[in-house]
Amino acid sequence: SRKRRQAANARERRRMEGLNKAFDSLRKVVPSISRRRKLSKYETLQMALSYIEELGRILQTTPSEANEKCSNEADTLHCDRKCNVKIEKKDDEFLR
DNA sequence: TAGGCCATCTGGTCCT
DNA sequence: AGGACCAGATGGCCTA
Repeated sequence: SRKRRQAANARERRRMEGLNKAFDSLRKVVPSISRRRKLSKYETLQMALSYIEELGRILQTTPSEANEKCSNEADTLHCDRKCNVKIEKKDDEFLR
């Protein structure tokens, strides 16, 4: 019936709302420095993937190597920069 | 104005 | 049976 459909629609809306909240949480922990537009869902997943991969790479290194890699602020931004190359390029084009 | 991104509706399928 | 999950269709909004 129409009532049932409307209820199903409402549930679906709530479900998507939960999904989008999860995306927002992910956006917060994923590096996206100097970004004026929020990451799209696709970009968020790509960013999370490359970020996890990068962190995994750091874990493979010895503590001293990892420590040296992130010893100053410029270096800690290294991983973020790497992940953001494509999107920043897009934003730079936007600037011109 | 075309393309990208998104929210919503919808019907089908799977799970409880 | 009824809810959760999913993917296709559709229309709106924004930007290059």
